[in-house]
Amino acid sequence: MFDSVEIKEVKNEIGLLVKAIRKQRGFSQIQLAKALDVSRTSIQNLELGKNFTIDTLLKVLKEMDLLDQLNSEVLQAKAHVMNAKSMY
Amino acid sequence: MFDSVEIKEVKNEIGLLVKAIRKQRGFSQIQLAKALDVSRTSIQNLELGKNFTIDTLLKVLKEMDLLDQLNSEVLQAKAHVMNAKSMY
DNA sequence: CTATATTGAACAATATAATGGTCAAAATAT
DNA sequence: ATATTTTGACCATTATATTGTTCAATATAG
Repeated sequence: MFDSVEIKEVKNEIGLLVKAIRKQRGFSQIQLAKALDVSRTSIQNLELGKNFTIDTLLKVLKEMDLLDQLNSEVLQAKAHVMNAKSMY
Repeated sequence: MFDSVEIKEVKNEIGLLVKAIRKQRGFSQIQLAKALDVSRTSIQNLELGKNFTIDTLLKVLKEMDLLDQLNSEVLQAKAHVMNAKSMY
């Protein structure tokens, strides 16, 4: 019923998003990697939808000014859960 | 200017969200771990704000019916980027 | 209350992400 | 057109996430 999308597809989309923002800001993979103090390989793995750690992703999101937004959505989801009556 | 929140704090909040949903659904860490075919240690690391992989997180979000929502927001963010004129 | 289940913590072993490097293809610049 | 930059791919090494386990503390159930 829920979650028809596959994990692999979500990772691909995250990678495409990061790549799109990086391109728009005129950064190369190497420039972004240096700015975040991670390797180019890590950026590449993220952009190509391989597995990666939450630290790598959050460093990228922070650089792209998306970290606050993500945090807000997490807080909102949490509040929503706290509010809802359990259906289980 | 942007992104005043710290990476560590976001990881903590993600962990608290996962824990809140798991509790609400009446799952123990072991039950959730078995359902996702990961170890309880991985669930524990995620809930306690340690580092973890995107695979572990997405497995959890899928189980909690949040994967489609995340995917939609990624797509929306991507569309937003594609649309916007570059400021760089 | 006592018994049971759950959780946080720590550990060694294994699997794998991160790093730093090279190279050819593709994209971009000149 | 050629020169330059960037990227995807691959590789060996290192760092670390994952696994499986035990144990004490805490929470929950009886």
